[in-house]
Amino acid sequence: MKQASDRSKSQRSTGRITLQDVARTAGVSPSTVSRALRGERAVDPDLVERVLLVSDQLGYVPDPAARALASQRSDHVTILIPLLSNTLFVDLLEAAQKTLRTAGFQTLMGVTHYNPIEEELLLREQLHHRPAGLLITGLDHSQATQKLMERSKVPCVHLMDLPISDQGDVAALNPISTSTEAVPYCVGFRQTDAGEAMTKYLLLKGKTHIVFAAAQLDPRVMQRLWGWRKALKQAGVYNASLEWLNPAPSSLILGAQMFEQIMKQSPDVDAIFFCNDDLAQGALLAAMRMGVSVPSKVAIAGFNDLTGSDQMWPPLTTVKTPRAQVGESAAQMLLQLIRGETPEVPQLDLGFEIISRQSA
Amino acid sequence: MKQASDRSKSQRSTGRITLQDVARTAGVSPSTVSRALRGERAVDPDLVERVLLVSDQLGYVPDPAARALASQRSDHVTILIPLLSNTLFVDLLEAAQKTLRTAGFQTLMGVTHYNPIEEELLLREQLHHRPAGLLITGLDHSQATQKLMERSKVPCVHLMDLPISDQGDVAALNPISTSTEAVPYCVGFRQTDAGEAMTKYLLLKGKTHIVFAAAQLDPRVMQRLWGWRKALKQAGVYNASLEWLNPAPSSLILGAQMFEQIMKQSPDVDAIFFCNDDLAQGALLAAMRMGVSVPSKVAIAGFNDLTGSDQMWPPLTTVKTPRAQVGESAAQMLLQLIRGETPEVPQLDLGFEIISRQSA
DNA sequence: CTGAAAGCGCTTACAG
DNA sequence: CTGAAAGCGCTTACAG
Repeated sequence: MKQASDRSKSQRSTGRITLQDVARTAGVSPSTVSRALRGERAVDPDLVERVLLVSDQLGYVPDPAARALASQRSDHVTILIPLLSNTLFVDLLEAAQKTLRTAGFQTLMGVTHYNPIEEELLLREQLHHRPAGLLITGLDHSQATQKLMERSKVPCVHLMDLPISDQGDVAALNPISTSTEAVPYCVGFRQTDAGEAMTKYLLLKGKTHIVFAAAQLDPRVMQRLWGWRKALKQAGVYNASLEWLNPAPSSLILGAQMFEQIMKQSPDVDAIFFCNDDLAQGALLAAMRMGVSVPSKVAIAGFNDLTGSDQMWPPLTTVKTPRAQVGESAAQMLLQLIRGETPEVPQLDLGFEIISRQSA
Repeated sequence: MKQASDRSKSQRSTGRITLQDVARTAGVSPSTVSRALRGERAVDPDLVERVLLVSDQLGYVPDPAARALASQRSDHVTILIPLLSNTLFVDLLEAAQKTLRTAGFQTLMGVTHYNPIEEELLLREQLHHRPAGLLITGLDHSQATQKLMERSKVPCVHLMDLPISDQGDVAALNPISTSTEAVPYCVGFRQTDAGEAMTKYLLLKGKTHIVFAAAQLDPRVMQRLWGWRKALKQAGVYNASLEWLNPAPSSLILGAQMFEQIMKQSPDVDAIFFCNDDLAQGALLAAMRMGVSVPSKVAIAGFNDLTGSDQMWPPLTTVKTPRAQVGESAAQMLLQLIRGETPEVPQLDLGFEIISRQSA
């Protein structure tokens, strides 16, 4: 069915204003409109202006699907995180999404639940959508996942972790297979150093029986554990019975339970370093219920400086981690990679900070 | 440049396995493959089987962009929520996303920050991507936003709220413009009733000076306020000075601050009903620091039953809201709408529950 | 610097 | 029930 298309603004069956329409009313070819709109050089400035004006007047909006089909790449970025129940990752997600959106990209989120199989499945799914880029938590991935990433050629930045620097002992302790990628772009901080720093802080406070209490036991938690071990061994106060490792997900309740158990079984413990603030908060609350005074009887320290840690009683001593900045910087780095640029610092260390409050 | 395409498996320049490839090796037309794959009726069962087998062997995956372009609708659903810093919405998001993903849809999230302008902007952006459906928080939207939704014809389900039932006084109090949509599909619960129920609970406990302390002041918070007013007026103990309304975002710290102020300025208050658990948790923590005993000196109640409320000391009495179920049910309802079905219950009330713990 | 033409990989009336 | 053909709305070599 032909339509009389000699009107200046011919209508498609979909009623959508297309690049064709813009070209027609601007009096140039579709190719030129396409180039002008995307700010490609090699277009006459006057034409660019005209095209921009017309497309504005017409209220033209490029069709993402058509663009993706023609160019073979979409305008969305996939971000894979372990959980949404840990504020840490929500902060990461929010920051990354904000940065990406500003640059014109859509963020697609996948939740892996710390499960390599789920991670692989999600990645496979997402890859079918030809994401422009990939943000993925951690440096530890299954062989299959790594293969998928490499073969897809999709630019990728890893979050919250950095490759182990070759520091003898620590590197030796690290059971994680090193990524086979040529250049693993990543932004995070040294988890091991952070674990070590907090432990040294406790040591300086005169603590000698320092428990490391952890949940989830994901690779980053394990790195904190190594840092703790290193510091204790160096101080000559390491003891395997000081390790309380629970693979269950981290939560306030679990922290409370672990605290009760530790207090019951190891009355001489004088400090507990929890691998995450929710555990530590739960412990603080449990201490209150049990009438255990913190920090005089036992000091309590956490990790991440999550919401509420400063409001606890006593306020929680913890390690502040730059998660929002990680999200933003990683997004920015990814944007560079998408543009074909090479980041000056492929492994960005954003550091951490010991926040000394009253609980330790 | 022509390629010798007489090989059984001709290659595209992109190297991707296409529907064409499946058609060729299955010995049927592309149209048939398309129909068979999407489970359209009117295809010979034998052919369907063959097509499925071949596409499996070849590892064929439909191209979402091509599909979206040809069919004029994508496989993603947009969800608009106010904030990510309130666990409530994270729970909502996670549940909805999970349900949607199972049905083969991608979830695109937008954060409005309770800002009508941002909401409109996000919606406009998302609409360009031709979402298959829309999940949006609340029933309150700007005129422009409502127009956008209507004109787009995109199926939409509203979250966490229900239209005011015509109950005289309450309806009269409601300043929110009723949606002009023909059938506003929504799943939530009666915020007003929940506010009223908790207030009555406190009244039954013998409290007579019950403060309503609220932050953010979004429409749902205001509905809880009306419920509180209604109960107090009915009991003859309403007093405008009992309303503590702060437009700042809800947080633990704000709760602590509000608690201090209330205690200072109104020493005869015997109960405080906070509009959200984070405020109440902050108040509980402040009470502890200040040495104010809860609930004997003052009772404290919250709303939503967020993480940690059961771990507080004393444990927080609150209203448990079905946010995960809201996310799931709303997604399910949206899926029906996308399929062109009509939900039996267009306005789904999932209720709420008073959780009586020690704080009130 | 600009344009005509082909092509991205599907879906969908329209015939048969 | 099946297929040939047109079309979705862009981008991108290829010429000029």
